[in-house]
Amino acid sequence: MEFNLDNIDLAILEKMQANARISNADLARELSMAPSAILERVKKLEQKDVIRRYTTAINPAAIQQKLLAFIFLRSSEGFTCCSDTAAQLAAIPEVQEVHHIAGEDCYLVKVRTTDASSLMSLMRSKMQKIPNIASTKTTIVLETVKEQPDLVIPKT
Amino acid sequence: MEFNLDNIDLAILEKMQANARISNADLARELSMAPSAILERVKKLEQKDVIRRYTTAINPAAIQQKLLAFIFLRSSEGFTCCSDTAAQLAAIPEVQEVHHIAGEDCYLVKVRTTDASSLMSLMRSKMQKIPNIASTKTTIVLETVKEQPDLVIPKT
DNA sequence: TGCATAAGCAGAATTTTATTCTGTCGATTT
DNA sequence: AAATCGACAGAATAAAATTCTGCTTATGCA
Repeated sequence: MEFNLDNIDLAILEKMQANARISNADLARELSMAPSAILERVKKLEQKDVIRRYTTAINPAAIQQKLLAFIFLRSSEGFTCCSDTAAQLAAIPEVQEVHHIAGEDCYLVKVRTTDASSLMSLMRSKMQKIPNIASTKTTIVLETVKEQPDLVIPKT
Repeated sequence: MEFNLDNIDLAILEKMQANARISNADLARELSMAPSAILERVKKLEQKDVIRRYTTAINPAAIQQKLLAFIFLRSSEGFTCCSDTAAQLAAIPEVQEVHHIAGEDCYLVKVRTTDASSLMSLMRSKMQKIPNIASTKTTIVLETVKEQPDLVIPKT
């Protein structure tokens, strides 16, 4: 289950985090190693689930996703046992993140929609229909100052 | 400034969002087009800032980032004009996102640290030293159910 | 301690890609 | 109608990915 990352692994992660499409050859050059050795490591990192996926950050405005909001949900599931409220939220495409947070059955949900009205209709048509949702509190983002999917790579 | 995306562009975005390291040749095959044509489009998407960056999603636990928290900050900048509070927050490596939200000078900040104590010391050492920060309210994430940097690609 | 095994790497060979260039076709402009 | 532009295919070339072989050094184990 565990997996120890050495400095070379960390350097690879750092460079790939900054640019997932860096060529293996470039990686090898920058780290002064053979491409075959780097490839071996990258594949191992993928296999060990250190690397989860490679993704492309798209400008939300370019695809009409101009509104970003965070929604706090309170679920009223008395004894409904661990309902799948979270799973139902996660199934909504516009929902980007679902976090279970401290506090009585609370979720923090990040949503992107075209505009305010589409958020409203989304909430009415999908979110409110999920059982056990007692209350919601929505926070609209006016401006995003920083948005980095980057993690802090420990530099040993 | 504007840029119209046709169905081919959207298909490209969708596939690259799912896997930023897909080869241009594969893309071309899947869309039944010549690699040169696809390459042209991808470069244009990059240039037009539709594609922002290619990034690698790393398992946070693998690099000792086990704690995720959202912090609400209230800035008390009376007439300090638009201070650079946000910029100072953004400069902290552990801070992943900074959003300016509705409400009197409020920010929503997403932070990842090793554990609770490191979050505490981070707040004491860095965040509290930022001028004009009046109050903070921290929400600890117990479990992340969904975490997709994916945007909903409109399917015309 | 000493042998056996496995991990990590370099280097070369081979298969695929990326990239560039040229020319076609159709739509738009003038 | 001629000129121009955009989008694309196809071919040629440069570069990269991938695989394989062995070498070297840890690591394990008897």
